[in-house]
Amino acid sequence: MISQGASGHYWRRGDAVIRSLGVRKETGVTQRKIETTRRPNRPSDRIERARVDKFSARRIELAEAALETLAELGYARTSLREIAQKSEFTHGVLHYYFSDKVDLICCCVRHYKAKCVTRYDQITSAAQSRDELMKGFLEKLGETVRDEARMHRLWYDLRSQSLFEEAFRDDVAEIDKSLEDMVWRVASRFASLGGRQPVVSRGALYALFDGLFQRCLLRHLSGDRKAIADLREEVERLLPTVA
Amino acid sequence: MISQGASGHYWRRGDAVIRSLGVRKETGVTQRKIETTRRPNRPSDRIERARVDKFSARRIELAEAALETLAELGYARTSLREIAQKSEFTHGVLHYYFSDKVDLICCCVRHYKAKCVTRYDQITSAAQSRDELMKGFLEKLGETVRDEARMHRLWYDLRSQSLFEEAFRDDVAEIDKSLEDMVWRVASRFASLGGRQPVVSRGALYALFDGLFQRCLLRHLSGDRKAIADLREEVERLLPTVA
DNA sequence: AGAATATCTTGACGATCGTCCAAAATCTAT
DNA sequence: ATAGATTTTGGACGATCGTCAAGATATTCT
Repeated sequence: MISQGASGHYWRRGDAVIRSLGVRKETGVTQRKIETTRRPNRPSDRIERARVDKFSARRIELAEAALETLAELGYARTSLREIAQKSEFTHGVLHYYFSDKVDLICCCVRHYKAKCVTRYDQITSAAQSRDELMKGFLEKLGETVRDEARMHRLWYDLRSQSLFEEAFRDDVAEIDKSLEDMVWRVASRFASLGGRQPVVSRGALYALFDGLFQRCLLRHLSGDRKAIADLREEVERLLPTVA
Repeated sequence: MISQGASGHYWRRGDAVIRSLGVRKETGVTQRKIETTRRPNRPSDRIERARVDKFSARRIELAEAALETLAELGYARTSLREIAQKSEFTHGVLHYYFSDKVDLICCCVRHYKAKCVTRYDQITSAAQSRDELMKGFLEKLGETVRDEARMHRLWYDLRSQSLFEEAFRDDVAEIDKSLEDMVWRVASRFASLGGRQPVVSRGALYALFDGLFQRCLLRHLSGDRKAIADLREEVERLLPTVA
């Protein structure tokens, strides 16, 4: 058990919390108060787990509200009070579930990942021909820019933040890797449907598509109506030359 | 003449200031007090110009201090007082030369551009063979990541900010265009030295190299010793296939 | 030199930030 | 129902933010 600072309470790390620890040092890891006298052992295990689940479920709920706020305002202008206002709780509760702001945002980043990474997998596996895959990919690409621009600008924002804030780097790198894998799956599938293999590396492939996507996003948010069409055109020309 | 708010003074837009106006609406454009009774005309022109020059020279001086701070802390954590501390002035002077924080940072972004854009031109024009150009390009690329990582992470930070802050978009888009042109010049030169032409569009070429650079930067800042070597290797493999 | 202007310092302002805590409210187990 | 644990509230704290303006200082012009 860990006694924390001025407070005389005892603390424990929940399962979900340990996962959220990441690279951070001794600075406040989210912890929960428990009774100082521990129950012997077994029968409390189930109830114990339920409590942890409930705890991390609320963490995720709050993280979603935070994501909403972050996507709207960007990292630089997002405050804890603003986040709480988007949730159904008050600002104080955030420090009950998160040790500090960095902990919260790390949780956001991690949660965000799950929503992103499998985005194109359905299309990839369903397609039976290069044309079909191309069509589905282009369609989904445009749809993503059109409907989820706010969330994606947040991703680029957070990735940039990781260039300054060490605490974000591991999570960001992991997401980056996942996205790279996703792009690679699409390209590999596209290649194999033509009996080929991609002609560039995973890294280069991801760099290319990520760069194009990022540019399209900026143009789209700036009100450029042709941004999406140009992206589709570019990808349609490019994909067959690399896979 | 424009009378501003509660203050009874009159204001005028200096030359350098008009340039800095950009896209912003009626929100404070940097302006200078002048005597309310205007001098007739000619002989004061030279002195007038000198004053404007001195004014914008100081703006640039302060913008450089701001860039230093931004590169160190990132946009989200950079305050005006911190910027002033990096300069030889106190924080109040910033509102003498800039109408507000956004105005200052826009000025920074614009000033930053000039330092970036011609970076590879010397190498490009000097090289007499593909090998020579490749060698120089790779060398400069690695040198940039190694020596100017802080400034470049700022660029990615500010570009991300422009996804949220409309005021930055025009300047960011302009810089992006300049960088695209720069990459294109390198690739075109490389191609022509082999009697060819680039086989991909400007946009795709920039997306590719920008994506690779960004990734390398993140890895490098995370302490990955192989980041630069991997970038060089990737570029060395890629450039001949696209130009 | 003295007056006028330009530049800079200094301290204050209200707002808002992240954090913390005591108490209220809610839930759980007996 | 009651006690104890958990969860939530809401206000307070010190710090720091961008902005502003009055006055001190430096510069320029006559």
